[in-house]
Amino acid sequence: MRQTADDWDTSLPTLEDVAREAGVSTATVSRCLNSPDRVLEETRNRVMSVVHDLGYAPNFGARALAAKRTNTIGAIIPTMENAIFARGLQAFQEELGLHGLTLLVASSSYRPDVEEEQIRTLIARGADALLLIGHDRTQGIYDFLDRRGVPYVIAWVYNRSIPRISIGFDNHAAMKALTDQVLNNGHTRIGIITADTASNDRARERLEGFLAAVEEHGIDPASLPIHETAYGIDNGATGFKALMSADPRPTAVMCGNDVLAVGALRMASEMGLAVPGDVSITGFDDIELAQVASPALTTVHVPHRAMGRGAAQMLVDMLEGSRPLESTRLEAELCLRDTLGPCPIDSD
Amino acid sequence: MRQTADDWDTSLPTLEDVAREAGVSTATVSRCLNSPDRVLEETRNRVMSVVHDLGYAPNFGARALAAKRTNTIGAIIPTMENAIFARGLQAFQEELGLHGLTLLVASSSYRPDVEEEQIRTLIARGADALLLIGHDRTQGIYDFLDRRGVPYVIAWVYNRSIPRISIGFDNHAAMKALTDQVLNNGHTRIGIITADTASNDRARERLEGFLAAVEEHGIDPASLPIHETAYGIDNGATGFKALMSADPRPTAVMCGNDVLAVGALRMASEMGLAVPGDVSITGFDDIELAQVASPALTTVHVPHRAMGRGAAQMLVDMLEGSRPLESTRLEAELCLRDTLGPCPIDSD
DNA sequence: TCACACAATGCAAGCGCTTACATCAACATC
DNA sequence: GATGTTGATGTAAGCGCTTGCATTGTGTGA
Repeated sequence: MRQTADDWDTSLPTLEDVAREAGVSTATVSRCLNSPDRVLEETRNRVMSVVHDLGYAPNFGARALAAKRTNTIGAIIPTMENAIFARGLQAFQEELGLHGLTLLVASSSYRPDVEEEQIRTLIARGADALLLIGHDRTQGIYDFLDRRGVPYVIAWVYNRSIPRISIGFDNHAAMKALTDQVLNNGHTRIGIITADTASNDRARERLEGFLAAVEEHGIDPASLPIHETAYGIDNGATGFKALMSADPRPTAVMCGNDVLAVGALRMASEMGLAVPGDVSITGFDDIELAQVASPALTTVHVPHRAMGRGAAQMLVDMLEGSRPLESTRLEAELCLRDTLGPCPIDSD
Repeated sequence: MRQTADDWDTSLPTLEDVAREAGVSTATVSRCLNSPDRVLEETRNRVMSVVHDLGYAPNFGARALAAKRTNTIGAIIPTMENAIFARGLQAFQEELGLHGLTLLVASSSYRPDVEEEQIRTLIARGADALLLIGHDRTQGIYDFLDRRGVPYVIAWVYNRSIPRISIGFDNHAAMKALTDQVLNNGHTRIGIITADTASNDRARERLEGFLAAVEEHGIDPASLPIHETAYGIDNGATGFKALMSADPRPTAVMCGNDVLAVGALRMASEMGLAVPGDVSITGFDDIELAQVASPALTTVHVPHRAMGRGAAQMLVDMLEGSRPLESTRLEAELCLRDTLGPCPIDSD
């Protein structure tokens, strides 16, 4: 078809090749691809068949350069190893695909400096918009984003006091509701193992929800042991052991997420403590681990998929610049399973 | 600095802005960024400081267009929701980052047609190389990749009989080794729950490893029940129930992966069967679930991180075109925990 | 002193695409 | 029949960067 057979495999067909072959201008080919209705059907069919024959595919770089947009959405998540983000991302990607958008993922390993770099990298690579987890980051980054006019949505949190557009649930309220359950079971000596709160507003809000609930119940929050630790099953186990070394020891240990709770559960078993007979344990997130753990973990179910899907829709709307957007609040539901029980009678 | 303050926020600085400000040509700025040693140190310092002042960042599209490469590696995995791929990808990305490469991830939901489309999309978006899982895909795709000269490596499998460059472990051998363990425990009526084998060579090889082992042990493979199902805890549970409805029922159920095994474990508990007292269960992969399950799952530990890291290194080598590459074989190790026990005496 | 090698830098031609604008034909209107 | 309108298509100017080649300036050996 084009040129000799010799260099057939050397270079890829370009718009111009298609145009020449179809006997039209490059502009027409471009229009066939990008706004088909602006081209006569007959012409379009001819062009498209050449496109097909030649196996033509537009060059991404050239397109990005000329059109000043890439149809790429960037997402920076704390880690890929955590099922909660993975699930949300999956839904996010599926929804984006429906709109012809591609997802570019980076993970920050929960490190703010890495996250900042990732954001800049993604923008430099032409991401048209961004999905970010949580509000916690320097003002400098938000300024950067605003200056470049890059739309973004914050996911996994809903906090009415922060004006940025977000989609998520109220971590504070959810943890408070779960804590109320624990309190209603008669527990008063409650320990908590929380994820790092320094640059993680989800963790912080959960902790505050916990504190608010106990205080409302007339318990002095300062009297309760708080163990802060990094993410990981082993850290949950260690944290649990530390909390249980107090005397008198807690009758319930609440955890900032399911992974920590599973670690706690394992340690309880190693220490020969019955759950919930001797001690109650709760988690947060409702990942697969939670229902598989034994006994099945009492936790909070977070709408991961809905958040992912919703975030994608919001971003699409923002890019189309149609309706003015506001934050979306989703519900996180209590998931009462088997690790929460009444406070042991010989409690004191 | 540049232009009036009014449109300061409108357009981003370009190479030309930097060049003008630093009093050099665009070529020199470009060289400062790409091959610093070809520029006088003094000049370079001046240029870099302007780059910094202006907050200049190269435009990805333009760079890709001019340089004909993007420093992007694409990866298509079956699903993000499976911890095994997530972990491997994390390591893969970390290693790529060390070499200034960015990762573009897509997931195919285990669907060959989707995977093919994703591959084309990633290539169209300029991925310089690809990470693929398993060998199973149409020859057409391999031809496409070869024609475009796109380097790729196949991960999660090692199969000496296939010439494509890969990094992984021998699924067949690993499953055979695990099956030998089961056989050594005296089991002869062994059922297996396998993932879909149609377009998944990992699953198929595991199944074949199982069959090879039992046959070698003098058992007719055709006499053993095989249950094939999609991925998911619930499917594992259903499969287990189906297998256990046979009479006489199996004394051991081996599963193609940990997720299925965890489902089986749950169903065993629901059916009031003791594990491994009444029935032994095994998994494959050694994901977190496996050690958290109760009893802890006997499984095969797969070197996820090593595969990810190794795949990245291989791809880097291929892009640099340095050494000629060959496939890498990693070891998968048996992970004997608590769900495999001796065959019950009243077995027959 | 002159020719020459070589290092540092500049010049300018693209890379493949999009899109504002120009062109043209076909038709309707008065 | 002259004029205006409209829709389909072509023309060509970039988008921001890399890089082969040309130019300049410096140090070298004969």
